[in-house]
Amino acid sequence: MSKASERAYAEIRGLILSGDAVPGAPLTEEALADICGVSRTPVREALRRLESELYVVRSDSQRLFVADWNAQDLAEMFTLRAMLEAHAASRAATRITPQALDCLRACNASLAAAVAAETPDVASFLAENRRFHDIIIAAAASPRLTTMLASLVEQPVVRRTAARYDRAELARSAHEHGELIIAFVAHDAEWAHAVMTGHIRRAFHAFSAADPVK
Amino acid sequence: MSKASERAYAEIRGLILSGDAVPGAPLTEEALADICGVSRTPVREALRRLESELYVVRSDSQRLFVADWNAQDLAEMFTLRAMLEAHAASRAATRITPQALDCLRACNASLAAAVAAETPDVASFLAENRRFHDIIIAAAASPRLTTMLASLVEQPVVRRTAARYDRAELARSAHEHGELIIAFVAHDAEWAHAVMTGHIRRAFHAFSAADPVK
DNA sequence: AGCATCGCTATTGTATACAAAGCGCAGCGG
DNA sequence: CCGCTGCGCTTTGTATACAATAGCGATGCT
Repeated sequence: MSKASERAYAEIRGLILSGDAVPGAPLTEEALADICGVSRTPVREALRRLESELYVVRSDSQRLFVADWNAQDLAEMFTLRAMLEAHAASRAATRITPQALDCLRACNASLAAAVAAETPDVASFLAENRRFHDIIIAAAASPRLTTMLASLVEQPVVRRTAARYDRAELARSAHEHGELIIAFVAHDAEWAHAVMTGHIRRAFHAFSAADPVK
Repeated sequence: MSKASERAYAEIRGLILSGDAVPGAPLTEEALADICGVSRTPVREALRRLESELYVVRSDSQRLFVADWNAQDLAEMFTLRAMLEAHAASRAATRITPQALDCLRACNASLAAAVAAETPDVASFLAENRRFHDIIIAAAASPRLTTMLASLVEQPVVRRTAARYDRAELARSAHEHGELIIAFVAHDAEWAHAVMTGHIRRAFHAFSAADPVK
């Protein structure tokens, strides 16, 4: 995507994810154009994309609003993510290169280090976690899967999840990553699938427990 | 969507589906604007949508081409579609309303009639088949799933598949739909899941057998 | 006072003009 | 003859102006 469109997309997405744009609030193209410092044209493109990713919803007559995710929406997102990411792990198991495996190991070592610190470094944990999962998705070598997962892995959700993890739970994430790596080394697609499913679903329940109302 | 955009979308999609625009052929916004009788702006919106639905692909630098899928792409599409649509069937099994069930029955009756004709009416088969699957997806009540499946159910593929079905295979489709309906009546999510998986995967293999090279 | 209707305004949709970026061809040099 | 470079033309990206439409409020009628 081009510069202005991309910028508008990132900016608006940021507004929504940060909570600056509250769920249900109306969005007007012109106001967003001002905020992003571009014209309405790229804003419109960004909004179409955000609409297709369900960050914003279109009302009866074309007016846009910030989407409002309820508990069911989140549950469905986690379910779909578990399904698709497990499939990705399964494909990755038989396709991953030694180089990518090394990356995974390095990545998880950093992650483990972030967890092991006296006060766990949640920011690093998140960054390495994201990287770890991205490597697997890339190794799955399925562009469609990549696209779909991109709209399911919401960092704010992940962050809210991780923020409520205690050290033991963070450590368990690192351990599960380690098990995934072993499954990859063994090229065992089913094992990788199972571990990934468990990994995501545990995150889901940690999230639900932390955020019982929403 | 608004009038001109919608028109451009339908027109371009038609060009691709009819085969007038051959796979791999370049598409320029201006030429399409001329064809559709609108300006480039709505054409661009239509193209974005077609791109997200994978009817067209964007090259290294933003040039658009009619999509051309290879065997791997198709295999992955069918696999993802089987996964997601089986999930949809599973959800639908416990959520579907009696009204929707009636729709399914009516729909499948029409489909069976189209198959039973002396020379099977493939166009009607396709229309009813699409409607049948759409009802199930709607009953699954998961907006994200709906969005994702929209970009996986490619009519050109479905059509090429159905075109190579003989009458027995078309009839088997109708039969499988019937079994799905029974699973829905029983509210048996696992059964619905299994039947749908088989239904899609059979279509995949029928397609592969019919189109061994691509 | 309540409701309906009219008109203004806010917002989205479309067209067009202009800017930027790539691709290809031509001309030049090795 | 091949390849490289630079220029022009095609194509896409962005901004802006204008058109259409929906929402909202005010005003007047009952």
